[in-house]
Amino acid sequence: MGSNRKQETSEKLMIAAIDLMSEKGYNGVTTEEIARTAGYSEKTLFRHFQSKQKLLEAAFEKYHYGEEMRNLFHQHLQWDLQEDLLMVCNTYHKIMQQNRKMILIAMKDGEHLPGFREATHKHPEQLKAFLTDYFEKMLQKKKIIKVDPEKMAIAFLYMNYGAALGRIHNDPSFTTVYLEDFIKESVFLFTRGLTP
Amino acid sequence: MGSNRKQETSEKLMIAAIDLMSEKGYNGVTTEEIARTAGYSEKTLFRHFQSKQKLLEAAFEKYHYGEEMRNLFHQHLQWDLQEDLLMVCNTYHKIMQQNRKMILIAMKDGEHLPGFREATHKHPEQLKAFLTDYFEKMLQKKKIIKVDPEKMAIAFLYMNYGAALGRIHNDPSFTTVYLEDFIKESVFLFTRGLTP
DNA sequence: AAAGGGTGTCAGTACTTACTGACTTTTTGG
DNA sequence: CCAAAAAGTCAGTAAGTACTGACACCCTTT
Repeated sequence: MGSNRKQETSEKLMIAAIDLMSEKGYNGVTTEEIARTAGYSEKTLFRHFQSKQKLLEAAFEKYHYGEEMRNLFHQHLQWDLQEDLLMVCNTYHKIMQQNRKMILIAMKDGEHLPGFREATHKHPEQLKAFLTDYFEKMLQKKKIIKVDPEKMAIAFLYMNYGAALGRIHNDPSFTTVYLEDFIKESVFLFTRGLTP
Repeated sequence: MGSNRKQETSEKLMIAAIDLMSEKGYNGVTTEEIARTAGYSEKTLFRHFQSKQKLLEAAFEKYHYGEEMRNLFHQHLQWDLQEDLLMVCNTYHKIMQQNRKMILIAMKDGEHLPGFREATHKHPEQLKAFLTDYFEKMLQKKKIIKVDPEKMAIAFLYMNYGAALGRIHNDPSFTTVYLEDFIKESVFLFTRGLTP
């Protein structure tokens, strides 16, 4: 398999690009530095990807896990507030953790990743719609008190979004408090706040 | 006052630097571009600040509002959960909004702003300690149920942190839902979830 | 009118960096 | 062992960019 080796090189280059760009940003890193980090010469980088921009785009295509967000929607809802919220939390944080370097790049250099700017808006929007719908149905089932479902969805998601970003940025809060404990406590709070 | 004009020029240059760097990052903008945006020649920029780096540092010193976080600690607590949480939210979001461009720069180019990296960890840590302390005292007063005060503080702050970042990034959620409404609803939820 | 502070212009330096071409060397599979 | 594929070397280009120096031009104040 001649193409096996070629692919391996490409992957190493893309991973080096992601690592370095997530730290220093697109403009903060040179093609030379990326290639050396991956263990190759700069020339090889340009032979595989024609430009720095295309390298990033290829890396994004290969190493972003946008689709997995959809899995969440297909998970089985138990219509038990605590259980369902826990499931949403766990799935969400797993995806955020997988994508953390990409998220950093997108925050630093959104302009260079048109696809990502879109994704960072689209996916949370879908998630918000999903949760809003869930709260509405729970309201119909009289399993939660009368609240604005959309605002509750936003509050819940932002809490997890904030926590995920904190973890990505190595917030010292997560050195003493573990994510799982945090999730349990916060879901408990939401459950108690919403249960009739 | 000859120095009045000088100061005015410096301010315009610093503001242009903040505007552009918050969009494109430190390395994404040139000194020429900054000067032109401010309405001056590149030479003037270097006459006022000796280097690009020093320009950013001066801008940071002048236009960051770190001290205001301390005001929060001196505000009068009413020992009424809902009222106090509302006060914390409002103060927090006000500060985050004032600092939004600085926050964007810090996220994109933390390496160029050693002072900010520190601030983005120190201030939230103080805030967390403040809120944890508050919850502990409310617990002693038997005004809230038995929960882990630290985790509650983290949950509350992350919710607001996430919301503040969403607003900074023009999250479409805030085109339909206003911040104030969101704050009210989320504080209501926390209050109901914590009140005995 | 004179002086001085602030700014513009312009040419130029020194350095970096994305990217190329020609050629050689190494690695791999048949 | 041979041929092709992949990687390295090296020299170089073109463009960008932070930053400087010399000089001229306002504008304000006295």
